[in-house]
Amino acid sequence: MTTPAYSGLGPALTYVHERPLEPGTLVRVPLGQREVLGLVWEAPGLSLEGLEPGQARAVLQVFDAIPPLDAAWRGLASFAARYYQRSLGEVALAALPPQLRDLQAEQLARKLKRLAKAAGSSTKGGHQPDAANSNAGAPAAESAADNSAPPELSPEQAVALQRFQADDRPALLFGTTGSGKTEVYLRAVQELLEQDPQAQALVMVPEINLTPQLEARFRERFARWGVVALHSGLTPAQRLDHWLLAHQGRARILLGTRMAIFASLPQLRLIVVDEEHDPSYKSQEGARYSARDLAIYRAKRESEGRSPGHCRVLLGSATPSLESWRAAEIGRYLKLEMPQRIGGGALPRLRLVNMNHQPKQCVLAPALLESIAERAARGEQSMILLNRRGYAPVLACHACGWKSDCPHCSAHAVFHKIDRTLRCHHCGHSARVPYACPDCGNLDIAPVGRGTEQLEEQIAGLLADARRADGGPIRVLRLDADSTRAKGSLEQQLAGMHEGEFDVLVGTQMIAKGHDFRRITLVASVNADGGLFASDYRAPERLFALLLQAAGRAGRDASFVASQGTAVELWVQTWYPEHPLFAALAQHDYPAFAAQQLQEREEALMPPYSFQALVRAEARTQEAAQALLNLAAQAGEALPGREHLTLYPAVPMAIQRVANIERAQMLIESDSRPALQAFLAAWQEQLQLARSRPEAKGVLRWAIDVDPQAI
DNA sequence: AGCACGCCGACT
DNA sequence: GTCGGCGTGCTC
Repeated sequence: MTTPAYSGLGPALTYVHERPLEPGTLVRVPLGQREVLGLVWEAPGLSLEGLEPGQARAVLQVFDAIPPLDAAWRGLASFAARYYQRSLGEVALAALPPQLRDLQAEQLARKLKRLAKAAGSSTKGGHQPDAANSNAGAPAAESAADNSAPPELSPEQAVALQRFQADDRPALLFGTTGSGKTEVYLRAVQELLEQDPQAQALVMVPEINLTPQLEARFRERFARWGVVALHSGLTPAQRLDHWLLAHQGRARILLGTRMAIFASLPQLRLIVVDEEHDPSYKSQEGARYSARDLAIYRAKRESEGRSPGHCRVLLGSATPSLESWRAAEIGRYLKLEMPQRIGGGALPRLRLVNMNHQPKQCVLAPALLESIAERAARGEQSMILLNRRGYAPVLACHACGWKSDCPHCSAHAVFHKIDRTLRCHHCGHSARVPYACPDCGNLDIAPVGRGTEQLEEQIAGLLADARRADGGPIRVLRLDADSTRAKGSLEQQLAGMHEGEFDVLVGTQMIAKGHDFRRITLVASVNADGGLFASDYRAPERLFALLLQAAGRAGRDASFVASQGTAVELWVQTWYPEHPLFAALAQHDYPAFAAQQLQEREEALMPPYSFQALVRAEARTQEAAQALLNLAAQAGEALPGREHLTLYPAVPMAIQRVANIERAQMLIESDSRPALQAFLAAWQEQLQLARSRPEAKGVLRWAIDVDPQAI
């Protein structure tokens, strides 16, 4: 009656126990030589058929100090397993906090007692479960402190909230950057929790970096309701505590990243997905689930057998995914619009820099550089986006054509000047920069292309004579995965930026999201052209979102902008200024961009007008990886749903070899989701069988990615 | 996933 | 002669 804590094995295993156990109960069971965590799945008293008498082993421990996982949660896990083609055991047990796996029943009981005591010892009447925080070493602000009065809603916000509450469909809140989407989330949560004293709300953000500020904002207003976070940055003990508080219904607000979609929330009535278009909601390993799509499913499932809008979903974005946008256009979702910025701030004006007309080899156009310097002189800040870490993406020898390739991957090793290393961003391999070309001995090996390190250095050089408002030299801050490796250093550097210590911020994607810098009046993107012509058909969509999101960092404080009398601007350097994407961007016209993209997708029968799955194989040789996929495809000719599918031939992945493993992929397309699902479910066996064919010798693993977000 | 069983190369 | 490589297969 139990599915144990492990993947690979599809159906549940059968164990015996002296009394019936409710489905959803956590147990410890023997498996082979080990003891593992299991979850009671089926109603007791079922199938011992097919098993020799005495073959079923006994349940060792029952975790009866906590309630069983409810039917809606189990429904979510089993749907996710089916839809994303993974075993139930893997999905269900990966969704539980890892520490639960190596806990004895009585250790858990002790932990629960401690949590209960921590809650009881805070303010009277407080179901304030902040034991979680004392755990992290930073005791929470006393729970009495729900004082700050919420700001008055703008008319747009009020209408959006009211329409949301009057409907029962999933809602897409299409709100410009700075239009105050977060305040709508806060108010939706507040009114729900006030009206239903049991209700719980789940609020998801795409990145872990964004949780601290969100948490601060919710805790400031709603500490009394128990606010906890769930993401991979927590210690195992914190993760378990927070999970338990949510599972017991004592934390009524759960904030988190995509993994939070699997949290146990017995009274869940609202799921907010902020920046719903963000690719981070799609998991890239294990079960490749989309937390946004599961949010839609979960809300529907939680509402079943209750009122239709019992559990609601609120998706928010300034640049929705085309999937969600279309759903809203055809009325499957409720579309809520907030086109105005709070405080009446203007959206940045687009300044396209035609690189064909700039001096040769120039990093930043002279006009852009000048604008940055002028702003610094007035005490304003600028932000420059370059999506490449390191000093230069590759080193090259001009005499013989040698390039700094990674020895283990089919990719260049990136030059990091700071520690004079060549580092592969795919496998982590790192080597010292050679003095001379390893092939021909030429001493003149030079960096090709630019990364954030070099941009930081060059800007400092180019602005050496410029002065900031206080007369001192211009200060440049670089933020990327390298400069923020140390824990807490991101927060610290962001604080410096907020306080105006720096004039120019240079960084990768990570600076484009979320942060509210009130003095930034200029945002520039230096190397965006990749997104215009990439082979991945979603690249323009991602580029548009990135540029608009980055633009949204500028001019957030309308009164600051007004007092400065500045033009808030988004500068984009491009070799293709006539590209239609920029016309829509200049107007901040997402609907026009989306309409154009959707039309292209419809004509080419691409998602959301068709459904895709991608099968990836890894092997010692490229031939074996492709053979596995192609052989399995041949073997799948007669499977159910096949007639509705197109299976493309296996091809090497864009980066064919990583850490000496060859990778190939096969795209499967269909106009019918059920047909695709039925085929994939049946096809798994063919893949398994193909593995033992001699042509597929050396295959290491394969994985199915349903609804891939990049191909 | 673990963890066993099982069959081929370099060490005490 | 044994230790140990990872290929294959099973777990109620």
